[in-house]
Formats: sequence, structure tokens, C-alpha cells
Amino acid sequence: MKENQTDTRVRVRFAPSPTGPLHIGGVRTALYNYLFARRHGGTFILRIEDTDAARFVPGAEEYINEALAWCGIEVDEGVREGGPHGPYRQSERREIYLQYALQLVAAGAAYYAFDTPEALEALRAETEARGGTFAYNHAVRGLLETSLRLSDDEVRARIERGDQWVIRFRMPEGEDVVMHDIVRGEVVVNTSALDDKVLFKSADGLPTYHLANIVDDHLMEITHVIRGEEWLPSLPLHYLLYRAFGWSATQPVFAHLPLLLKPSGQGKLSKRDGDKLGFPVFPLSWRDPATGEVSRGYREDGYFPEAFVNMLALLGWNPGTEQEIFSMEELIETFSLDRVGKSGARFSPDKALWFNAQYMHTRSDEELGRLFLPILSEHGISVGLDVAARVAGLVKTRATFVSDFWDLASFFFVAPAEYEQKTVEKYWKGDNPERVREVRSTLAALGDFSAASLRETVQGLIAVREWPTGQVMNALRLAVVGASKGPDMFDILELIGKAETLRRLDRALEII
RNA sequence: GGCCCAUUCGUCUAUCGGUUAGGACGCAAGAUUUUCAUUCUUGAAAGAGGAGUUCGAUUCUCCUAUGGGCUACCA
Repeated sequence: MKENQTDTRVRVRFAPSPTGPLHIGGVRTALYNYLFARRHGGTFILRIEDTDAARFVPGAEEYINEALAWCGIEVDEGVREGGPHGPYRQSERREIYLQYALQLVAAGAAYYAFDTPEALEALRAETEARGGTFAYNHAVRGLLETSLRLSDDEVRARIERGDQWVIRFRMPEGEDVVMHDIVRGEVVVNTSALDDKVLFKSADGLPTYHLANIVDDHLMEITHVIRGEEWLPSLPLHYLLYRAFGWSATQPVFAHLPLLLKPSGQGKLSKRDGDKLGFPVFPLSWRDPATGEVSRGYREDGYFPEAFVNMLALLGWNPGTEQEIFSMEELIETFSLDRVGKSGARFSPDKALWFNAQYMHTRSDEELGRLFLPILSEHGISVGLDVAARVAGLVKTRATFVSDFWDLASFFFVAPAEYEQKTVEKYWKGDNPERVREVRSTLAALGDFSAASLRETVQGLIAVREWPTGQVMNALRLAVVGASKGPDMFDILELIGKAETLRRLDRALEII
């Protein structure tokens, strides 16, 4: 694959379950699939795996679409986009799975089981009471109500009279399955440790994940399965299913991604973590339809999608160079699965902040001004885009989020209501108030109130009077801004204008 | 419990047997600056432990420890 960088046959899929909002681990999986597809000129498919009706959550599918779109991950084939291998929602493909399950039964690779969930539960409890661990496997399947033991007539009769049944995979005994994974290398598992997984259930007429996944990946001609490490334990089953179907030759290549861990390192990041961790775990905010509980999202927290994607891309993958800032295009050019790490990564909120600040610095003043405008109007400030953009440009190196702008720049629009005590003590002393008074009268006589002119005038005055620059400038800043912060003084003065400047100086001279 | 995966600074990571173990975030100090930032420089900070293999192991093998995943008629 490394040599063959463009291979239009590359087909990858992101296959989430609509059981709630996608968390950042899921977004990362989608991103890696997308990058891999684009890198090789292949196709990125979005397949909705809704085979568990009980866990379906309204709005989850829309959320997935919106989250991917926000990240700039474009779907080539999917529920919305359509495509030659549809439908792309498994609940709409239900007719196709049973025949495949039956094919496996006919081949002796699977069998009917009539045990009720209750009976199984009782068996499990009984085994555990004896200190054992229950597994539906080669050791017990011969004892249970299955087509392996029952006669064909009995099986047919039970099905016809409406008994519930499932089809289970007949896991071979004592066989070493040798698997290959792009990120992990060779993995060997002996089948004796595995159980007979349910493939299809009559109760809802739907397959389980394992069957649906293999059948759909085959039918959709998926070439590479890139998914989370939590799937590694079921890889032997999947290998065996491909073999039982006779599809081993066209079986996809697998890559299991390391998990994203909680910042504490204790456990994988989960949907339920919500924002209990002090940072969002979801790309977009989410309102739980059942509880009404709202979880924070990166978008609503003010992250730029490019920064979010950049941060996520580097969590588990690295280019092998020291470059850290990547546009989507650069990621596509550089991404490769063999540079994906093996160990789980803890998510670092600090690094996410840093990434956003980096993107903030390179955003144009105009774009930031546009984002600043609604915040200004929330504060009752009505100005043009040009002013908002200029102010944004002056404060952006101090900000991580656009939402920081107001705190950093409110003094451009509103005179200080109070003066920071610490700064008053430090700079509003000695001759400083008198000096400010003199600056004030000089400015009052000044015609050209541009930053350049102001700089020349004030610095000229300071030089002539032989004042200590820092003292005067800081006293001036205190009077105009109210605190010891902010951009260049002369830029501020130019922006607020002559009248407002004089007003603020007068007020400071009077009050402080 | 069983099976599987992993293990380099606090965190994300580089290293494809020989390096002063590199970078980034965060932290500390300094420089620049009229303030706050930005930026730049510098610093502290790591190979889980034990056996092997080898002239030589962070790198290969094994054991232990620790962490994680899976072990549903969920995905």
C-alpha cells in the first residue's frame, strides 16, 4: 500500500451505531478512515449500524452527520449521499442477512439454538454459583437445545410453531487463528478460548454486529477495516466468518487503533463521561432526548474545527517529523497507517487549548471580526465589521477562543468602570497624575489622532520632559484601560478616538 | 477468573542494536516589550522491574508487575 499510493479500489467505512452522540474517539476513527481513503484516492463510506433497535437513540444519526461535516470529513457513500452499495443503514438491509446466516447453517459452520435468554441466564448464574465461568462454547453446545442435537424434524417443528431461536457460529475447537493487523502485526488466538457468538436472532429478525459487519463489508467491497482496539478480541471470529463464507481471498486488511483514554488514564473514554471531566468529549454539544441533559461540545466551546481535527489526528498518529500543525490537506498527504501508535493515548485538554490558540493566531482579522460581532451585540455594542476586525486583530494573540475577546477587549467599547487597585498603587503615584494631565492637554490640541501621530507626539513629549517612559505609559494605560493589560496604547487611543480618550483621561484624573 | 493488547519525561510522542535518548504541551527562568500577551532562548523532566541473546540493548526473546480491552440474543 505504501508504494501504491493511489488506489481507487481502496474502500473504507466508518460504521457507528446511532446509540448516542459520537465521542472524540469515534471522530478520530472516522478521521483516520477518511485520511486513509483520501490519501489513496479511495472511497470513504458511512454505514449506520442500527441492528440493536433497543439502543437506538433519536437524533444520533443526524448528530453523526453533522459532526463529520463540522470536522470537514466528507462522506462519499452513505445514507445521505447514496451509492452503488446501498442501502447504508443496516436496518434497511435486514432481508439480506438471514440468507447468509442460513448459508452458514447449511455449511455446518453455524446452527440453530432455541435456548431462551432466561434459560441461558439461569445456566450462567448456576455455573457462576459453582465458581465457574459460563461460556456458550464447544463444551456445552452439545447439551443445549440446538440443531446440533435435535433432529431436523424437531428443528423445523419448533421454528414453524414460532419458538424463538438464534443462529450461533460453531466455533472450531483447538485451532490457532493467525491474524494480521497493520498496527499490531501478527496476533494468534486459539479458538478454544472463544464462544459460539449469536449471528442472527429471530426475535427481531436482525443480525448481530458480527454477521452484519462481515456481510456488509464484503458486499460493500471494503478493502481496509480501520476501527478501535475494542474490536481486536472479535477479530478471530471475523476471520473465521470470512473463511466460512469462502471470502478469505477478498477479506479486508485490518487495522485496530489504540484507544483514547480518560485523562486520568483509568479506562477508555466513553460517551457517558459527558463533560464530567472538565472538557468536552463530544465534537458537538448534545442534548440527551431522554433526560434532557446537555453535554458540551468542542464546537460550542469555541474550538475551530481545523484545530480540533489537527489535535485529534496527532493523538495516536505522528508523521515522524517535528511538524505539529497540519491542515486537512497536509494530513491527507502525510497520513499512513504504519505510523499509528500501539498504545492507548490519554487525552490532554491543555494541548487542545494550545492547538486552538495556534489556529487563532493565523486566522484573518476579518474572519475573527465576523465571529466577534455577535458577541459584541450581546453586550449591546453595535459597530461595523471593520472595527470588530481591527479589535480582533489587536487581541487575537492573547486569546484562545473568540469568546475570550470580550474580556480582552471590552475597554475598546466601554470606559473602565473601575481601576485595578494593584496597578493604581504601582503607577498612579508621584508625578504620574500630573504627567497624564499634561499628556491630556497635548492630545487635546492634536489634530491627527492616528496611532503613528500619537506615538510621535507622546513619545516626543516624554523625551522633552525626560520622563520615565514606563511610568507615563502605564499611568496612561491605567487611565484608559483600567488595568495593566491590552495591546499597544497608541492603537487603542486611535481606535477609541480623541473625544473618548480625553473623556477617559479626565475621568481618571478626577476619580483615582 | 479466562483470552488478547500495551508499557520512553506529568501528558502526546521520535528512536527501525551503538544517540549527550530528540520534539511538543504544561511547568520554571531569562530576553524582547510602555502593560498583558505573542515570540525567542534556556532549564528541570523518561526507557516499569528482572533475566537472557549480543562486543553492545530503550530497541530482540522470556518472566513479573502495571494499565487497558474483550468475555451479551450491545456495538
